[in-house]
Amino acid sequence: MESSKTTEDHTRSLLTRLAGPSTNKAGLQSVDKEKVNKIIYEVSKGSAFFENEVKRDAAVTEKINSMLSNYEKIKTQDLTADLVIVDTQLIELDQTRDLSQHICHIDMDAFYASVEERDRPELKSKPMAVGSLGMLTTANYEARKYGVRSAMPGYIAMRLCPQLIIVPNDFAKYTEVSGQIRRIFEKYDPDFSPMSLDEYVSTSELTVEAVIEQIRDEIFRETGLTASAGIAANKMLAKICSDINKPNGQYLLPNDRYAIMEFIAKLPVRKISGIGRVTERILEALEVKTCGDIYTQRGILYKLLSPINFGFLLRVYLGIGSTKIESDGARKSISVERTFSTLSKEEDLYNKLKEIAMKLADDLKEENLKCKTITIKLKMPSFQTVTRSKTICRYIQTGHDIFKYDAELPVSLRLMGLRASSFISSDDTQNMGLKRFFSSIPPSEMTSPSKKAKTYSASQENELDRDGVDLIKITTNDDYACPVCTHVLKNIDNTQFNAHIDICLNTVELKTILTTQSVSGTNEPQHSPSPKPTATGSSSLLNYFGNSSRQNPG
DNA sequence: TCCCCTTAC
DNA sequence: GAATGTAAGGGGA
Repeated sequence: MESSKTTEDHTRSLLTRLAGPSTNKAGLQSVDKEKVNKIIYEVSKGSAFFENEVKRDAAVTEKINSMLSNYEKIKTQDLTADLVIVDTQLIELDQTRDLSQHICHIDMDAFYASVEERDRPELKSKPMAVGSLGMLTTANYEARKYGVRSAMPGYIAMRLCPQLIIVPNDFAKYTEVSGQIRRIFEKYDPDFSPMSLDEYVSTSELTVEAVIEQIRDEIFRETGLTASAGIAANKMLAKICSDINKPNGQYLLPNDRYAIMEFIAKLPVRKISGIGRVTERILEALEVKTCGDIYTQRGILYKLLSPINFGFLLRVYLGIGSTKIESDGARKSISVERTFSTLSKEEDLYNKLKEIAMKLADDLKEENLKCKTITIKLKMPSFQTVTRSKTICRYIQTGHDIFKYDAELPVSLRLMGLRASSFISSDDTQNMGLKRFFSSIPPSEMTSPSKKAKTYSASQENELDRDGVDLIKITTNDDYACPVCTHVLKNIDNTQFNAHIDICLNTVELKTILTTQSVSGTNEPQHSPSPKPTATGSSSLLNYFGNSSRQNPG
């Protein structure tokens, strides 16, 4: 009986996982979730994605089980002393409560879908989603009745609702409309903060129900789109409230401690921004379903969770959240990733990676940031994902290195991504061409203090831009790392280095041509300037790949 | 510091 | 007939 119950739980968690992240979104309440989940399951079964999800789900289950075995031990313990600590913490937290202002969260209703409906009114009465057969970004309310939702593959949506109309994404249009809405908001609150294309947070003396009505009305008159709003004492509560009367409605939660506590107590924890599918499962295992349960279970939560997570839950229970309008804190990383139909050829992968690197460089430039750490992310056709990061920013080299052809290690990928992080706070605003971010690293930021970074400067720029590869001078004594072949060239000057780069690049080009013309499976083409491409400092990625390819052939 | 996981949209 | 995204933060070792 015990085991059949766990299998049942297991299946249920998998079904829920497959159903995706947004099953509680507005408009989905009336759906027969069981039936929808079953269809999703049937359609998904056997796919690589599915198998990967099964694994991930099992990992979460294991994590929960180990936590539960701890729970069993603690259950019987006397937690009196712990409760004293927790209750003191609660009192202290409660004193930080700020009820001095109204925060408003405005959220456009089914934003992309509504824009499309506005432009093609005949779609309004029909189930419609925005996206592609591969992936939907959102669905109108008519489609949601069938269980169609955002982040669902379109072909699965078609099974749930065969008459579904799928309209392609038009991000340029959505961005434009978003701009319109932001301008309206600015009139009411110059300090408002856009959370995304369709969410905005604001505060002001004027932020009372009537003003919010007025803003929503103005948005509607100007764009033909409806918005929903939540008004409460902090961002966390306001966000929850904006969902209550969606679509085209608003909800005000009074700035009153008792009202807030009562409101939050009966709220399922999953409604809290930051608590997702996994945390929901963990909490459920610990007998916490509503925010009120956090209090009941505070003793064991205190024992079982990290102080940070526990503190977060206490704040949730008290209904305390951030009241700052400006986005909290500076950005910590920027990344670009792309999914594509599976690529295996080194050249293809290399080119793709280069594209991604260029995009990332542009984004960094736009934000005037320099980074110290580069993380590469790779997703196999099996959906198994790995990341590797390096703190000396030589990703072009490692990136290229990874994909050196090795007959023994064919590699196929469905996604590659690059992330920049560990930003250097700097007032150096010149030479921020952040393809150039490597060369902008101040000496103090180099991993080895003895090495000093110097920049190849303007004179090379055009030539370098040609290939989007920057040059890094990594030592003081005229040693250069070639970004193409990764070889460190000792004691050469700029001219020699450039000559080397040219040869290298030509070789790569030649190699590309040769490879495309020849049958695959040939050995690595000669790459004369690079005597031993695998013998570089970046071989950890290579090593990884060696291992993982063997583990996951095909 | 690095790798993975989780989350929101 | 196949087809499941992108960006960011943070925890734990």
